[in-house]
Amino acid sequence: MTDKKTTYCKCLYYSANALARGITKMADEAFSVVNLAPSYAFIVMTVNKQSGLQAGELAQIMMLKPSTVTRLLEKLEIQDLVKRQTLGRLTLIYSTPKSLEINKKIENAWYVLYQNYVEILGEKFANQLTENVYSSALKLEKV
Amino acid sequence: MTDKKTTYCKCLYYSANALARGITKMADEAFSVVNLAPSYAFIVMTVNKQSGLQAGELAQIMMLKPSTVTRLLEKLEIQDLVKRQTLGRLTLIYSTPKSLEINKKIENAWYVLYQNYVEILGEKFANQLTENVYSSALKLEKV
DNA sequence: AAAATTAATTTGTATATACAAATATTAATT
DNA sequence: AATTAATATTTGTATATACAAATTAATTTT
Repeated sequence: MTDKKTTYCKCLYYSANALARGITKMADEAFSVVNLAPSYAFIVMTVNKQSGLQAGELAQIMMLKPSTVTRLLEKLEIQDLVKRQTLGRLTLIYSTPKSLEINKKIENAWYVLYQNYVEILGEKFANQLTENVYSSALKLEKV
Repeated sequence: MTDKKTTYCKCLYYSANALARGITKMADEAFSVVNLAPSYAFIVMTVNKQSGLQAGELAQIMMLKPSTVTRLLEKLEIQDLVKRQTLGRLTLIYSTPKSLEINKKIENAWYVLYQNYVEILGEKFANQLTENVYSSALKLEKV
């Protein structure tokens, strides 16, 4: 209501961050069954599917900065959920027995997350929203 | 593209966070003219408009946790951009001469931010997106 | 009126992310 | 071949945000 609220909700900075916090909270819960924050779980899943990919590729796929990915990988390696191999100036990331072992659980948690927000937003709306949000993120990234 | 990317972009957690990072970067730049990160600038604007509001109200308006707002206010007070007054168990937030002085600049920066993303996303699409994102954030918050 | 509950805010602590600078490696020019 | 430039990754450092626990104050119940 009131003027202020109108003002806020008309700003994409504000709205996008609010949505990100909300869905992150949901994702945190969904992935808590594997004791991983969502970004970590996503890395594990990706590496399980594409063992041997470059750190930089991972950063690109996830739209994160390389330095951020380094930080995430450090912690995953400590937990034995990825293995890093330095090859010249590249770093290649490999799955591990442990990461493969929990893969099913992660994929399941991911699906649960999807179900959860679909239940709140409606499937059609949620899918459309995700697509629009994604394409916008891509466009902003290219600036 | 490929399988992995498809997978990622179909997840609202991933997309929403990517968008939030992108627009935050843009907002950082827009508000750099007043040397404030966007959230701080928003607080200043809000308090300028509604001097004397409660800390908790601010948290609600901004969809942030009270503890987060406390932290932001601490730093703004150091810069003399808000004044806090403890009244019983409430904390009321007031504008300051300095905050009023830069208000125009902040509002201008905000408008510049809007122009910038509208240029990339298109005005109609941007507005629709913002609205959808906002209403979804509200729905997720209520869970 | 005293005790117990509820409410508002603040601290202590943790974390994901980014930027800028540093490092190391490969490629391109001279 | 030697220097320069470009590329990939990692460190040092900073920050916004949140959670859980602590504090303080107001309300309700006994």
